[in-house]
Amino acid sequence: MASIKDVAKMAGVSVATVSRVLNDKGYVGQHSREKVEKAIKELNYKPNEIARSLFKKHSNTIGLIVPDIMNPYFPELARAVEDTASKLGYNVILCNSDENKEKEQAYLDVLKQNYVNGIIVSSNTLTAEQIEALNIPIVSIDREISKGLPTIVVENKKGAKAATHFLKSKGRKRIGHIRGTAGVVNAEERCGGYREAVAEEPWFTESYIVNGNYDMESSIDATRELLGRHPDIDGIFAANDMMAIGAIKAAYQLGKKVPEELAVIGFDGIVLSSVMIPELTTVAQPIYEMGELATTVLVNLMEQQPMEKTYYTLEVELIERRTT
Amino acid sequence: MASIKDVAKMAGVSVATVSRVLNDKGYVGQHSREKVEKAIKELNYKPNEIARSLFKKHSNTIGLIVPDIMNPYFPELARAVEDTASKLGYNVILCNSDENKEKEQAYLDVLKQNYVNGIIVSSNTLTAEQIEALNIPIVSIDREISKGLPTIVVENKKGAKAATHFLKSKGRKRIGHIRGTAGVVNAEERCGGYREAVAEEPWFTESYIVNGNYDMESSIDATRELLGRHPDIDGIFAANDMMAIGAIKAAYQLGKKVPEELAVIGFDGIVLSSVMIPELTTVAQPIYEMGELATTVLVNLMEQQPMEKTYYTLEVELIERRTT
DNA sequence: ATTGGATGTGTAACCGGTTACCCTTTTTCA
DNA sequence: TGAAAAAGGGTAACCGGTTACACATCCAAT
Repeated sequence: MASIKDVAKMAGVSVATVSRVLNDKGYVGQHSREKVEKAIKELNYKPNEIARSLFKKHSNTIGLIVPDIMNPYFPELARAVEDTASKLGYNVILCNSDENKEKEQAYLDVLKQNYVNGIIVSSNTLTAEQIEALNIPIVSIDREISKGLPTIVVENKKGAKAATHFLKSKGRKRIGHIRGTAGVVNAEERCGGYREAVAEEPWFTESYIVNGNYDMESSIDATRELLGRHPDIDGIFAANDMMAIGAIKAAYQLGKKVPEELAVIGFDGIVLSSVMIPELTTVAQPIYEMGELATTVLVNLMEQQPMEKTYYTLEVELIERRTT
Repeated sequence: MASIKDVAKMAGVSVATVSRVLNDKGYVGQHSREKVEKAIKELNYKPNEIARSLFKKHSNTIGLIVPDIMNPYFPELARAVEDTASKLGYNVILCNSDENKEKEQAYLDVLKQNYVNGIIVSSNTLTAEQIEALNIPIVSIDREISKGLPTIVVENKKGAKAATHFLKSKGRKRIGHIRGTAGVVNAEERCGGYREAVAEEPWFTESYIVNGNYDMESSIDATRELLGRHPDIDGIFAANDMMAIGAIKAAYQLGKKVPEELAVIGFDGIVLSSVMIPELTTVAQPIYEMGELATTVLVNLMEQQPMEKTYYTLEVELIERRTT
């Protein structure tokens, strides 16, 4: 591969001049510029980003840490981040943390050692101190780590409340809730929204809430338990779409018709929800938009642009489909 | 951040010695080693990977180029690649090419400029010349680019044939095929397998094959057309799962019951196929395993390990579920 | 005519590691 | 006992860029 020295030699100038035309910075005479440009073309010269990074102390790369890219929420997010980053001239390093504290810290270290400019992270094990210690711009997405940190989340509580009210408006009399993973902030919030919506109902007791794990399997079991406890339940609000699917599977297993005997509404609006049969009614997050926003906020942070706002709570949209 | 010089100063040795203990290479006395290790711990020193990369001419990173991470086939692949790479000490840069020639070439250039050690790519627009010109280890996955290049694919033809035979064994008399994207090698192969399986059938004509685009929407239209042409079709082999889902949707729209009136079998075995309702019968690729294998092959290539084989054609598994 | 700012360009230090090379000391063994 | 080999460790060049600084030239304003 040709280096800047080769270009300089061919153009008959110094490396400094080549660097100047490369970066369009400093004074360069018309004549020199042309010679350099010609040499660059002739040698098909591409500057070495690693050498650049060493000097600049950052590598035009951003780290994306997600729990698991196989979780259907994240591919869309990853795509949005990569699209936006790419457009702005950054690469994306993908990291799967499995919500594991050690893995996360290890990735943070590796990313820092690789001089990433910034990090987008979806995590609930990370602490504000850990992040501040890193001293790299970070934006948190889908999950709030701390009020002070740049964050992109959605109206979890509001959406959950709307979902539950929607079930009521459809004439459902007994509505159960399958909670998300214990300890995850958005699971608390969604559960809170559900609670607010049913608080006044005479039939409501805590036993209408069961714990799921944000995945399908846990939800199948949870739903069977819930339906066993309360056979009169005719509506379920699941804290995410995968659990809503689990609920539907459980209903089928128990011989209950969806939506006739049991209406189900999910949360997230993953692609799967519109693809499955029957199509799932859900409270959709603007996932792509969130990824986009997270990336632009992060890049602004990295480039030290002045910003009026770094904490965004986005609106959520209830999409009615076939399961309600 | 502490640098190697700080460590050297604190330990009272030269940077060369620090480097030697870091890399466990060359002679280092017990006494020096201990002093250096103590200094490293005390300063929480982590070597700067970028500086290392500059000298080594590679960055312990591999590029992963996929058409679109939102396509449900790829998250599992990406996960396998990242897991394996991470285990072996490499980072993964994620690139979405949208099957676009220019984007792909641009990414290849960027990756090269970033001194990636190797690249895993799923593409059918790339040519062998392009890849050889790059002069970086590459393994192709899911799609063959050239016989000579390291490649991980599956028995497309065999699987397709098995799928079609399976439909026959279930008593289906007229079996249609929804082809994958024109020009994609595996679409040709799967179509070839179908052809072989139905070649002897008296009813078979080319009109039992329709073109899809490996996505759900194209398949809905294609299926409606196919079923319009041949209302007697009672079995469909779709060249991938997303198209199989489209076929099922189309069947529902037309009032046909699946599987009673129309059996549907897909190909790929994406997570979605087991999650949807009804669960999809499919010819499953060992996606995770493919990603794993691709990564280990690539790493062996990068590390110049001797290898007996770099072209793998993996077995495929027919999983019977509810749609047949 | 003088001077000071703008323009143009090269030299060399620097980013933070690795390692070739050299020198000294210790060990091994004929 | 002496020479060769092994062990230990420092100096400085190098990877491929960027940029501070020095120096030269040119032009406009005084």
